[in-house]
Amino acid sequence: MAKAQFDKNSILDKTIMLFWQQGYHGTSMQDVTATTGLKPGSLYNSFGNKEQLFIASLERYAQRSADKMKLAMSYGTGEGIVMLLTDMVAARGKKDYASCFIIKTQLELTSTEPKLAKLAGDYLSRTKAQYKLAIASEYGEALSEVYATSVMMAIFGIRVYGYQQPNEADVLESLRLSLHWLPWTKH
Amino acid sequence: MAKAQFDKNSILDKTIMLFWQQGYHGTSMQDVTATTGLKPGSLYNSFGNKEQLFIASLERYAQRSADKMKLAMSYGTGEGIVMLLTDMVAARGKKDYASCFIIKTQLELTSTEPKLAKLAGDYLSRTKAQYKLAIASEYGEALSEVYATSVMMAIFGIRVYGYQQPNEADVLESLRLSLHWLPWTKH
DNA sequence: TCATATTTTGAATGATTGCTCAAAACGATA
DNA sequence: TATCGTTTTGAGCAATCATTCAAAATATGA
Repeated sequence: MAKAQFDKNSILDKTIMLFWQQGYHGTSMQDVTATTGLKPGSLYNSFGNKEQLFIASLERYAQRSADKMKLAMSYGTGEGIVMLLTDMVAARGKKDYASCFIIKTQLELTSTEPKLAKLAGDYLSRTKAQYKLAIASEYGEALSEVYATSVMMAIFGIRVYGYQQPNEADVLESLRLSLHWLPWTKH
Repeated sequence: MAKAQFDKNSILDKTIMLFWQQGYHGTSMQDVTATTGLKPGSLYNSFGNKEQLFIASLERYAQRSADKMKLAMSYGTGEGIVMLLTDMVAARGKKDYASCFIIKTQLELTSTEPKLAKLAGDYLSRTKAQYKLAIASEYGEALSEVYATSVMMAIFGIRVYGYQQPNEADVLESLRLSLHWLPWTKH
């Protein structure tokens, strides 16, 4: 029996970039074959169809995001959140900036592909739940819901506002003001 | 010479809903003919092509948003902003909620239809400039940039977080905390 | 009422979409 | 090396895409 001649994960890394930048409806399967080098038959044999390929891409992206979050939070809740937010502000300046794959998916697909949008929504809910849990243990149960909501809204704000390429210092200063309870470093 | 037998603006109101909910790539011209009742020929005779129809829809939506903002701000800068944000939080709970057409356009089309994404980006820039101007006259020049950035980020946060259907009171409380300098009414 | 310019009609266009499948190539095991 | 299940190939499928256009219908000015 013959083994696959390519690595599924490295293919997924390419489709993540495609779907992330161009969206689900904006990416054709010919875009995928052109970018990955896979012929249609191989692609469908390995991943099923476009929807399943998208799901696999989204899952891999979400896993990476979750890992990044976990790592940051190991430095402490407040410190971790500050690190993550600061990273997002910095990412916003890079070329080919594309917001967050999960957020874009939620926005694009709510009405046309509700199944996929729900997947994205579930990831976001889980992320918020994790923030809330971590915040509760450091800032108290009472404040955790509102603080977690603030963090999530700040993330959405950064990721979407990123397209406007605003001044980095202004964004950071605005975050300091909004999330005054976080352990921002002096500047 | 025969006159058009339909009202362009009422057609645009329908295409706004379509493009807003389903996105540019997620909406086919047959969706448009089905929803508006116009035959392809009439549609193309009146609006040119899909791209131009989308632009006309986006412009009409943006104009309405600008009007709403102007009206709110006539009650005072801080009061107006509070009104607008409160409205956005309330809208988020309605069924068929679809974020903001302009924000969705920016996110969906940056890489596949940069011309259309730039249009959306320009609208957002203009909106921020208006907030900054109004804020400067009431809160001072020095703070206006950071405050305007905060308002824009809060708007993005609300509009995107809306899909998560979070508790309305929590979102409002989070906004009060983040934008503490606004004249929120007691509760 | 007629003439004329405009609008509407809707079948049909070629391009692109997601996807299939029989045949060829392949690699692990015996 | 021969066998056999798996993977790859890539031409080609039906469906859908945005768009066109000649003919019919229509409304206005004369």
